[in-house]
Amino acid sequence: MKQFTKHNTRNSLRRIFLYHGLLVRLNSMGVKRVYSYNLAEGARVTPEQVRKDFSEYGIRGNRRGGYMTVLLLNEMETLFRRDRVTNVILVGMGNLGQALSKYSRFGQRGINIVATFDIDPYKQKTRDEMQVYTPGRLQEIIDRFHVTVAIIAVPDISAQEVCNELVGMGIRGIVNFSPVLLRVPEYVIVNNVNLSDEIESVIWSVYRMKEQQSLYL
Amino acid sequence: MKQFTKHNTRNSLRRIFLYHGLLVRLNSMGVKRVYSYNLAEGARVTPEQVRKDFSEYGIRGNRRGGYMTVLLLNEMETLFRRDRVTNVILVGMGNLGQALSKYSRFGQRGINIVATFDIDPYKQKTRDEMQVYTPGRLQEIIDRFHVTVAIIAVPDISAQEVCNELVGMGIRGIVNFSPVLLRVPEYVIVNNVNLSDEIESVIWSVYRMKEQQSLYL
DNA sequence: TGTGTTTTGTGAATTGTTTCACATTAATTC
DNA sequence: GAATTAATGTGAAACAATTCACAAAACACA
Repeated sequence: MKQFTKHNTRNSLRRIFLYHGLLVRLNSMGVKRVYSYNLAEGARVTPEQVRKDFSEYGIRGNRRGGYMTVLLLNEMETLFRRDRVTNVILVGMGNLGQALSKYSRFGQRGINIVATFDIDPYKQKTRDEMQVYTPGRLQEIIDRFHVTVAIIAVPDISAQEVCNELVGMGIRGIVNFSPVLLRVPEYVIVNNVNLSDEIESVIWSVYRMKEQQSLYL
Repeated sequence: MKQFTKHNTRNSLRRIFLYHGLLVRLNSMGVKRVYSYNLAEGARVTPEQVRKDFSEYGIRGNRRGGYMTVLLLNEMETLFRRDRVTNVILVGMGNLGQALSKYSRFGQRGINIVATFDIDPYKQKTRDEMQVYTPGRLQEIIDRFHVTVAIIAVPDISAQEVCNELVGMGIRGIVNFSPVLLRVPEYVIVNNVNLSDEIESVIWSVYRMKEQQSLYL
């Protein structure tokens, strides 16, 4: 089995997902061979970057011949286990949680939200398509569906508490939509997504760019 | 006016938002003075990193005295214009768009979604709290509310088209929730948020960690 | 007022990431 | 089948971000 380097994993993984998306589109358009510069163009990076990224994940092409689209796609799908569906649970059925529970793109990516949880019995009742469980049934569902990854979309105040529970029940990976940084054991992986930050950083960059430009008027 | 360096802007800005959040909490807990190591602890970085970040944005403390919580908070809020509310529009009222339009945290951060748009008249009718407009009224709203930042939450297929329209109407910053990389003029800032990627990267990291661990059994 | 202590601010060193440069290989052409 | 061309793969170089190390400043206390 290939040993991966520790370095650069985050950025290159992001880009690899991007390349995969491009590849799917190119393949569906009937493109048989792709070259590093095709993917580079689509992903807005340099061709060297594409090849370095592939190299990091042990993906190899043919000198002069580029990459066979289908083979490359297969290789990536095996690498990222797109053949398998991964069961995920979602805790917190507020606005965001509800939207995520219905988000159709997850299915295409092998992400299957098997159950959702909320302490509020009202939310447990009224949500249409998907069953919303009480937190009391977390352990049962986690065990039954071999769940190792959870999405946390609860209010800040309860995020750490929910996190602790989940980790105690065997969860090893968390996507955290609350703005608090969770404390977890070192064997648990956390990915923080802060929607306010994402928007505010654009707002601020725009303001800043305007200021810069007004200097030259 | 301070000239900012081009480098390191993205990461440090993320961290600065984090520090701000911590600061708000510390302040509300009555903490009068904070030191770089307090913020470092909360943000899971080194104290040097905190000071370097502050230094990059021209924020200065007192040697030995740390930072006065209130003053630091004020300084950051002025810097990031938290005194002002920024009007933002949201295009695409599918599941995610609807969730974003109701997301209460934006208000606390000076992000005001003034209007939402969708081509689907059904969505225009049924959405309760917020008026959903036809794209035909984009220009009018953008002008009326001096909007420069937009959130795109439309299906992939129409993302680029919507983007082009928005840019033509004066939008200078875009938060893009679709998985396509948008082509924009160099004066437009785009921030891509791909929820599937965020979840899949955790799934994959968990798989990988498990494999690593099983090597030592 | 002086001495010791604590914390900031920042050049220098280190570490990490991307780009460059080019040897290597495979396809194509003559 | 030799020569030419066009791609990959990857060390080396350049660039960027983080951490180290320590001087400078400010407070505490005698």
